[in-house]
Amino acid sequence: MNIEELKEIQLKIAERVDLRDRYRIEEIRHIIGVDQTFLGSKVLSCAVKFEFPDLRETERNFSIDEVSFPYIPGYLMFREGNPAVNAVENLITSGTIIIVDGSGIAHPRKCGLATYIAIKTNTPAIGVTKKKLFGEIEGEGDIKIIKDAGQTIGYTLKGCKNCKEIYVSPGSFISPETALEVVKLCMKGKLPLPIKIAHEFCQELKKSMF
DNA sequence: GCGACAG
DNA sequence: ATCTTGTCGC
Repeated sequence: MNIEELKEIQLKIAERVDLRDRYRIEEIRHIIGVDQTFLGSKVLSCAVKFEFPDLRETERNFSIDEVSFPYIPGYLMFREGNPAVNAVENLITSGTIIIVDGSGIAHPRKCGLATYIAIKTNTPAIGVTKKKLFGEIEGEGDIKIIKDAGQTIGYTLKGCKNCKEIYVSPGSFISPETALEVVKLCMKGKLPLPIKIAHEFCQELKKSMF
């Protein structure tokens, strides 16, 4: 498969993106944080489920898969998409949304990792990154708008006074505004708690495997 | 050619 | 992401 074919796959998935809110924020009951770490030729994907908005942990799950694709900026979904889905799908119930380390529609073809996970699991997903992949930043302050061709595709958010900002964009089945509100309610320092805990779970599990 | 470039 | 210690700041 060459890069053009991969682009076509992403464009086809992007056609299915729906930025309407499946749930009003007060209808969201659970949020699942997903993260990954690598063990040689294997990927360890971890998912941690929390009640929303109180963020009390309720469940964990993980999956180990063979690494099947290299890291190429703009094509992260081909590397981490299926492993992430494997870790998260068993935890999904009604009223659940997913939050993951990676972009949503703030992506050159509107198809980041969070978009792939949302479409594949038919569940609202939010993408959060520490570095910008795509989009024009507009505005000033702790919250700025991420735009593409005049349209709002996400927001930046500075979690605390001396924290570096993060980039938030919807994967699908949630609006940029609701995605931002959800992330605000999850912030614990620089990052949203579900992502932070999923990351810690990955590191602990990895360490306990050697 | 130059700069940008999630994890 | 990963290789890796101390260290500056709230």
